[in-house]
Amino acid sequence: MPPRTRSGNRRDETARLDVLHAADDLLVEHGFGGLTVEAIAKRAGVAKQTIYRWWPSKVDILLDTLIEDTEKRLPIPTDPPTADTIREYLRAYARFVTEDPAGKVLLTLIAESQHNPATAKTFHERYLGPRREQERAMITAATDAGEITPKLPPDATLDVLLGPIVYCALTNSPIPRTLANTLIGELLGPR
Amino acid sequence: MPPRTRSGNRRDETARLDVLHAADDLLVEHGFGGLTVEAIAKRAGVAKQTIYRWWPSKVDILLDTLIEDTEKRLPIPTDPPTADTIREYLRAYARFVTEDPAGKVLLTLIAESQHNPATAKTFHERYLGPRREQERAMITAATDAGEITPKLPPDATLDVLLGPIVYCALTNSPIPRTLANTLIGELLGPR
Amino acid sequence: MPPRTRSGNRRDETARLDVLHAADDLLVEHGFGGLTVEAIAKRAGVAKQTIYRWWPSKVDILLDTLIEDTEKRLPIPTDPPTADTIREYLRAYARFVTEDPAGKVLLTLIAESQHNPATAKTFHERYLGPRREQERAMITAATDAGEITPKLPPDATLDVLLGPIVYCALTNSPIPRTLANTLIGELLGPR
Amino acid sequence: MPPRTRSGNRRDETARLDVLHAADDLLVEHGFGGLTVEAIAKRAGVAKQTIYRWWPSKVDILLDTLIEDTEKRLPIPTDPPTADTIREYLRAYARFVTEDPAGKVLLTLIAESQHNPATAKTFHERYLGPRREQERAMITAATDAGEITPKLPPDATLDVLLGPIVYCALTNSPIPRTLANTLIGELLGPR
DNA sequence: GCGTAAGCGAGACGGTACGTCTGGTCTTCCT
DNA sequence: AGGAAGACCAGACGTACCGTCTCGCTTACGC
Repeated sequence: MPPRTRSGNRRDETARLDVLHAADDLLVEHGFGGLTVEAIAKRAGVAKQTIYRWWPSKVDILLDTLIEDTEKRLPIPTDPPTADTIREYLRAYARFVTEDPAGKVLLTLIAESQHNPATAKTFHERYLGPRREQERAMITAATDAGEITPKLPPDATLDVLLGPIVYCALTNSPIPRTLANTLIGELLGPR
Repeated sequence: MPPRTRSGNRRDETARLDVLHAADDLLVEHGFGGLTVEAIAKRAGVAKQTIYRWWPSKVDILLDTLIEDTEKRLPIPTDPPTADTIREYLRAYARFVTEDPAGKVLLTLIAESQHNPATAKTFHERYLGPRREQERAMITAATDAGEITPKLPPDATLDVLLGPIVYCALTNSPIPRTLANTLIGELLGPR
Repeated sequence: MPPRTRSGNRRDETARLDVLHAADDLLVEHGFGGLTVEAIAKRAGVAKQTIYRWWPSKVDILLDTLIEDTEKRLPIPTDPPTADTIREYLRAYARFVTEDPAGKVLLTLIAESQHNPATAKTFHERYLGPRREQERAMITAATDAGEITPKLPPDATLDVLLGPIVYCALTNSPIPRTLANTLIGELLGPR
Repeated sequence: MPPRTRSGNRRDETARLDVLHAADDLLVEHGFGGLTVEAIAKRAGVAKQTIYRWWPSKVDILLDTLIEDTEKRLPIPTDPPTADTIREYLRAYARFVTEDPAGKVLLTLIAESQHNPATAKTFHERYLGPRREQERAMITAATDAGEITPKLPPDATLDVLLGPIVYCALTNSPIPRTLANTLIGELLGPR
């Protein structure tokens, strides 16, 4: 790797990206156990101090990558929402969580939140909360437009739609193929 | 604590229980971060070697406590299963996972499974698998008896019923009160 | 290096010696700058924690080696002291300080004492003080026996005899060959 | 401190002096450990970069102050040298080394020379060497004038006269009051 | 009834990673 | 040129646990 150009007294964007990518790569390649600050620093070609200067802990690094990657690879549909766009979102969600490296980051952060209340808090504030807000908007918009008639309030609806997907991903079981269809049919259905 | 009576060349059951309880207590009091073998040994008044002699790692300790506690506090209903017994099971499951210390152990092991494939494997083989078997039996028995007519195959049904509960517990959100009722009504319902 | 035999729950004498020798070697080979706890640990094949368990700091390691090595390689003469035995001691002192690795340790500790009052204190209490006591005994014994008639009180005599040797060693100048003879002749002389 | 007048594109003499004094003060107040380039810069009201621009390292700063201060406060006697002027020089030397802040700098540089060969080299070339030259001239002039008849060659004489003083200062022992007199009497004496 | 075998508390050991700190270099901006 | 500020790499610091090992003891079993 060529020595990166020094940025003087401004934050070095290259270093920031190198760290995010190194964290991502290490997580995928060596699991959370291999994700040490020491290893990230070495892989990114960065001093440990540079990491600690900008991130309180390694989960904050993961959070940053997750936020950026989710926006890119699992966008909330922008079309006027219908049962169909929601179905498509669920399918994308399932793919994200099982196949995308960023999905692995999501599962890791859910996991780490169980071990560490501070992680749980930040994870909520910076990821789960904002994300849920957008998803809720999607549900209520579809409801208001008469596209769907959910059997449960919006948040409960989302828990029921996403919960099984996440649960399957966490327990490493395949996500049943008919799951999205059935849930949408029975829980958002006309009657 | 009085020095426990030495058991000679037989495994010391008291030591075993002390370790399990120490692990449980430490998890509740100081979280997974405070759950170190060193701390368990000190709290249980046991040598580290005694722990390593009987458990490959600290998650195996948790697994042992979880198995014993789940059998005691979240038994599979033995009555001939109906929509009602299943509903009651879901409610008990929700309470277990949000209020019982053993529920915290369950969430912790789900979490740790994300970080460690070996943990994931053992967790499946010794807990999730056997448990799922019994739950599946419950579902198929109810189906065969004509008590319920699930919209999905048995495993998918269980994922849909339990997934949202676990997901809410993991993300620390309240479990919607109408959730069990609605899911049972719409997904196991007569039509 | 073959793995050293573990000593169980007793302090491992081999490890202790390995640390002392590693420190000595590193000082000679790479100077005080290369003498880090990290390097000592690596060279001795010992964990850092083992070093911190037994020595408050790296200068205490040096102090231990110095004490043991001085006793071995620069013993206080045991014969009834005369002008001749004192002369021989001075010569041995000069060799020790210029040629022996342990002499380098001595110079290093004198140096480090300038930088660090705590070092100065320990160095005095554990090395300079006891050593001076024995040397003073040597001088007074010789005086009492009528073998020498010093022009100065015992401690001043020792400062005058040893000071130039140490000073030359510190400033890296050769120790004048006639120095010991002349000093003994003029300052301990008969008249 | 009033902002110093900027000197444009010439080296700022005020800044230079501020650095020297700051280094001196810090050494006396906080010891060598507290003498960091960072601290010097802050105390002198100077940018770190300015220091690194002009001095390779902090010992070079000390060397500069030592040279200037020694010339001022421990001048080589200019009168035709006699036993008396030499005695007076020794007394001044003893005071310098035990009481003068610059004496502390001298001891510090002797110490640092043990840790760092590069320091030792510069220290010799810029301080010890030139100084010794002048002192040697003093001795030989006195000898040639018949004022003294040293028992040892000039350099050895100086080692014997100054060595004990430096040694006492380094080991923090009092310098015996009769030392200078006795040494001069016995070693530079008429017989 | 005594030797053997195993379990036990204790704690030292070689390691890994932690999060903190300092040192010296570099860059930008302003005076 | 020089001040101020601060990011950066490098790597040592002392700490916490890891999992392994040996010690010295105690008990239970079987010859």
